[in-house]
Amino acid sequence: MNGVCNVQPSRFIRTTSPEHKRAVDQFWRTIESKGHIRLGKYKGWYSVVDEAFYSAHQVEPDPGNPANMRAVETGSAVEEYTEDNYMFNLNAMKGKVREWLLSSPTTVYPSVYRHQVLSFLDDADLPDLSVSRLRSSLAWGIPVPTNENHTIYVWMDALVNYLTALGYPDQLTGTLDTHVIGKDILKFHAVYWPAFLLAAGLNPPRRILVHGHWTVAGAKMSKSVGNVVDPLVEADDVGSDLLRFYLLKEARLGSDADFSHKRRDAAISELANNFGNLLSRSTGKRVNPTNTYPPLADVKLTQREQHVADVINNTQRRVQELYASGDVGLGIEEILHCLREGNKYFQEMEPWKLAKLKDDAAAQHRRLACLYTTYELLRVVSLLLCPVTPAISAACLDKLAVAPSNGSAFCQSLAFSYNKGGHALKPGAITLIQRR
RNA sequence: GGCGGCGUAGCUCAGCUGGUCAGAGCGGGGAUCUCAUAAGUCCCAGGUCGGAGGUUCGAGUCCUCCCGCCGCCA
Repeated sequence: MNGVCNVQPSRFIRTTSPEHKRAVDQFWRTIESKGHIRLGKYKGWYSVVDEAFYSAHQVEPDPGNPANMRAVETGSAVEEYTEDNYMFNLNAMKGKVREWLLSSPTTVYPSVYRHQVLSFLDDADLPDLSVSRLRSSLAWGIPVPTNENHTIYVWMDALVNYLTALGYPDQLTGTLDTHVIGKDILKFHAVYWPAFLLAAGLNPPRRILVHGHWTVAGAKMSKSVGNVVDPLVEADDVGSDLLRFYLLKEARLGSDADFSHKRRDAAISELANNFGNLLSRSTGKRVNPTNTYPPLADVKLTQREQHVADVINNTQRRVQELYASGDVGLGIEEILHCLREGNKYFQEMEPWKLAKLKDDAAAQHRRLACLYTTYELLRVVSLLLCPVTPAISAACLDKLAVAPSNGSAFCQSLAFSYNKGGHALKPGAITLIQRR
């Protein structure tokens, strides 16, 4: 999946790796030694028919026989079940977790989820959390370091991943910055995980970024319904760049998005028409016979060019903000707006007409200014789209014959006229994006 | 049952602390340039801003109630 979608994790941790086991082991010892975890009794309900455990509020008295209990969801008979479990005292950490949440308006972003978490913490009494299972019923996890008859419950084990990545329990190589999660695992990340960290004397993450889910025709995807969209098939169909573009453009934090091929293809065509086609029409032989990126020094910029420059600079500033806050879809809308301005400008300048006035020096100056300005716009847009459509961005920059800057120079390179031009474009016509 | 949120042009949605807020994009309809991937550009949506009251000189924008969705919790 990562390979097909062109995603390279800087570090991928398996929970079976020795480093991870060492981290979990130490994490548990720390919390337990500080008195946050104690051996207790887990009380619940078990249905033999459903082969499932239920908590107290998932069961109800059987109307036919009120002495017995049944599962609310399935109506199956359940029996009480108790097991020795290690329990984490969530109540004790409630105040500190709340303090962390309130320390910044974006600890949990967007605010819908922040409110959910805060209201959850408002409950007077939070139940203790069961953080282990008997080894006899759960043999494959990491054992409780201080009691080999117990296994650390999987999600606690899994959360410690984030610390393993920072080298825990050795000197940490950084801080927990942003956890990007789906809304289904909000409570684990925004309540339990910070509680564990604070219990261990560590800092919670700077921010938890929560996204919604994809639906199909308004319905959840599920195997039984058979409406599951396979990202591998999709990537094979339109390519990973355009799949990423569509998904990132349409998804909005705080709400679900609906997947459809119609919308997907519309999004792709929109990008092809406004971005790909702008590159083609501005690098064609008729408007740019010498196939060069005009030198800034030879170009006279008028108010019209200055307006485009302002659009470019505003766009890159806005997009940086929106990417940073996690609102990638809104950032992409800004980029599309910028491209529309570019097409509008190109249309107004009519460089194809100017090109025919070979003996008119003023016309040629205007044509070069138009090309330079359009290329700058395309260059900046390519850079801004790098995280979304890396291959397409690279192809556009390649055609414009400019190399992307790295490090701190990258942000500077997002400004209009950072590139001084005066070099040849890569020869040959280009179809950047195939429209659908 | 408790608490959040949502309900704005066919679709997806912007509209922060009340007075150019009645908008954007897409789709659809019309016109037009011809450089380009038949792409681009321009014009067209008269929508009771879910409903009813209230506060105000003035309310999608604040308050109350109601209707319809959805989320979290119980």
